[in-house]
Amino acid sequence: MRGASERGAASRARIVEAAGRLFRERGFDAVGVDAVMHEAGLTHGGFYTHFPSKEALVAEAASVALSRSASRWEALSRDEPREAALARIVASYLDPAHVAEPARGCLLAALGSEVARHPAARPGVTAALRVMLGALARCLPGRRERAVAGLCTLVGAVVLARASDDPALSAEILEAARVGVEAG
Amino acid sequence: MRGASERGAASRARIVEAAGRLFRERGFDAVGVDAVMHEAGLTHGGFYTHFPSKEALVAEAASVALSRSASRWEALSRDEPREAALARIVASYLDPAHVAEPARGCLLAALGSEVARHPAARPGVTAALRVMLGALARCLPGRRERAVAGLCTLVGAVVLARASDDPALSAEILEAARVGVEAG
DNA sequence: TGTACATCAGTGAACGCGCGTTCACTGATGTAC
DNA sequence: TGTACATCAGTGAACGCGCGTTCACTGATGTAC
Repeated sequence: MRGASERGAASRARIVEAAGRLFRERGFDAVGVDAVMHEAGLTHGGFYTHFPSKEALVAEAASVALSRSASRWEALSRDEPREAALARIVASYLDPAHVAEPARGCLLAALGSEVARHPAARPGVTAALRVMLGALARCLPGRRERAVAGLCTLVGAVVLARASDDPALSAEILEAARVGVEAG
Repeated sequence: MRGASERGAASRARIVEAAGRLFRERGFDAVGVDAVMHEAGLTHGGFYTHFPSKEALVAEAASVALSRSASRWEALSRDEPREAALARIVASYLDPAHVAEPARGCLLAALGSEVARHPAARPGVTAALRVMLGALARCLPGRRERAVAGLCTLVGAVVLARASDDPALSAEILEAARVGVEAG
């Protein structure tokens, strides 16, 4: 029976990955179970073999997607000198490539305001958020308050840079945020 | 014929107000034309007398809702001494009451990440965003960069405070953001 | 080694429902004479 | 002043569609003997 369950686990992982990408790209509500399953190479009917509801997928996909970012930050904050780690985190977050590609970027920037409206997603997101704050705080020892404000600045900057339809304003926002976080 | 058009204009305004509230509370996609019209005291069929599509309403409601915030900031930045104006703006934005009531609060915090996915809404939101940045910059003369980073911090803080399901973490985020913006 | 059976991920048709949009109609208001 | 007509915001039934979810079934894989 192990063959089947291994295949099942692999499918489940593909569904969660596909959902993470599509949700960040189009929003939780604009992506149907059908689209997620198709992106995962399956048909929609099989969805309920893996999840009790779409809401359960929203919760898991959000948690997994954000944990991915959190792990990256944690690795950086451990493996590199503090200032270099902070600069790397900030530069990659405020990179125009990140702004342009929400599907592969931070879930807080892509779906931050939607998380509050999906109760099932909040515990997992909160847990990953704590890890990200911990990683940032490790780069700014003794200044956790700065780290917390810094994350707010990063998330807000990408949200606003994406909302603006003027590339010059978006660039100004990203640059101001970079200076603000690094000076802090 | 003026009676009819005046009544029409009043209805239209009520529709835009209702949409602004409902969208901020539940998200653009989760609120139907039906719900907006009912909230405005009308039936759904009449919607297309006022707007060519739901997307047009999304654009106008977003623009109007955010302009409301922008005007308030602008008035504060003009009528009060700089430091007091900044403190008032920051305190009201980071107020737990604002976090608890997205329907009456800043659209950037409530729908920031969704605006990027609604092209029609971006010009109006960008225009109001500029006004808000201008008001903040007036409170921080010669430090526009700080003002821009400050708005990022404010928006990010409310987004994260709403996403977190731990009240203590939400409170920490708001406090850190307050110190970060005012120290800046 | 070969055959019969059990398991279970995945299929695809079907369900009820609410969405955005359309449209023939109503009824209150203003205009013409 | 009174009557017939024109205007147009608003009504409510109807449309096609895609959603989340269910379910009888399939078919590949592993187990029992």
